Amino acid sequence: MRLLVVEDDPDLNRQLVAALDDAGYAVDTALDGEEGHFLGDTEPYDAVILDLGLPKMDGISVLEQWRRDNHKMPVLILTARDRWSEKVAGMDAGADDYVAKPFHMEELLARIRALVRRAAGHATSELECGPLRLDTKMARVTVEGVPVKLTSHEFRLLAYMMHHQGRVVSRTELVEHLYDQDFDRDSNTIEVFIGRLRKKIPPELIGTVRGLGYCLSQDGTEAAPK
Amino acid sequence: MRLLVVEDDPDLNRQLVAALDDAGYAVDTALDGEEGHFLGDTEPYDAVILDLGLPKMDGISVLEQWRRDNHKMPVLILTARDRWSEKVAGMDAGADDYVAKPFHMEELLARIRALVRRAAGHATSELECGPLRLDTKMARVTVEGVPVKLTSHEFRLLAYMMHHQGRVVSRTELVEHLYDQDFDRDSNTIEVFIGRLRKKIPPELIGTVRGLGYCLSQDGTEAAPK
DNA sequence: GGAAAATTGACAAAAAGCTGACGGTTTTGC
DNA sequence: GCAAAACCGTCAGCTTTTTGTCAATTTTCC
Repeated sequence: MRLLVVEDDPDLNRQLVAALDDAGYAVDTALDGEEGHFLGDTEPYDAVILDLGLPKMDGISVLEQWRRDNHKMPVLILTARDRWSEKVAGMDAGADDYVAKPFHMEELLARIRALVRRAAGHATSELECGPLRLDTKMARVTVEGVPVKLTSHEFRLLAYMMHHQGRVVSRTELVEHLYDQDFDRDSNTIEVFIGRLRKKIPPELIGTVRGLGYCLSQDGTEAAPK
Repeated sequence: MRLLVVEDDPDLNRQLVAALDDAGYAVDTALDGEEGHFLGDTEPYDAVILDLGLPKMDGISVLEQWRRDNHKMPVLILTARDRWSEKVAGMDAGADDYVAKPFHMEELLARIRALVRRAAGHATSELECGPLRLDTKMARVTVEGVPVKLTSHEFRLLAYMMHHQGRVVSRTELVEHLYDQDFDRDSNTIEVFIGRLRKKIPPELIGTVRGLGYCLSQDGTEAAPK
């Protein structure tokens, strides 16, 4: 799970990142509205924690902008306890939940869990592609009914490809979804993992589209025009 | 098994918590409707005991809200003996069972057991997995008919795994279900208990799914490579 | 044929899991 | 009421598995 924290107070920011990190999330962070907006606009997060009072661009605008651009990730806003109207404005702008400052970290974590869980609830848990079946919920993959053993990265990679089967998925896109921000962008890790995957499932399912990326599809049918 | 008790009468609340605790459940508790609703919304409980007359937000509303948010945990409501209509409203709102006050603690415990069992999709109080049998009611475990002595934590851990056999159960999930809210999330207690369990029952029953958790299944068939 | 892109096997570092031991508590037995 | 036994959570060291990098090799496209 990958989260974004947009909070200008350095202390609080650090605290949040530390706590979420401990809780096992991959966390990116921004210190002002512009940067926050940019990240939320470009990176795929599973949830965002957004302070409302921010330099450069206030939280409400950031959120409105995201929603206008059709980003649907769950957003939890942080407001001062006495700013009732802000809270309302935030919810109107498309926030999914709010927490008033100051708050207990425990409560925030619980709400994040709920948010992520609720959002995940929409996704169906079984993906299929030819002889391949993948159950996201049970973390299980079978080929022709026989279970295949994958490591957790392999699993995540395959899950992502199955979510987007039939279209070409770029290496960059994969890196962005599998790792957090600062990951050595030019390494061949993805190639290596694709290779490992092809050893475990029928290799012809994963087509290579030279110069662009990979494409998962039933038959080796290279879906790829260009 | 982790339960939530929402009851505003402090005495009764305490009594309930004590009894359930003795019975081996991990119990969280709330004294009003709002708090109760929040906890039920955010934490994963195996069952909830919900009084209907509550301050801040009445029980029926709490329950309706949960069901609207698609929470499916079994809920047992407590009603006054003479409030027939409340009881009906409660069942309509999505309760799974009810107990009229005043009640015998024994009865409540039995109903909770039934509820938890039913929710897990098992008809009897006996769970089975290969040579393993576990009687939730008698708190007894046997392997090939010979009784095995487990400590209470070991028993609860095994019971949970048996309720969910065949699928991967994460360490987090185990912690959340076996302990109550404030428990050090990153400790290796679960690993230690798994280890202790494996010394008392055939070790191959409990498979490790690296990066994800553990999986209980009949044959060593790792059901699930991730 | 040659350059760029992709694949592969090997390897070392890091992560995840396992285990024995220990101290602090609680429970049990007498 | 006391001593012994059982239990629980933590820790540190160790083992196993996974992951990322690198370099060598193969494929693809002009």
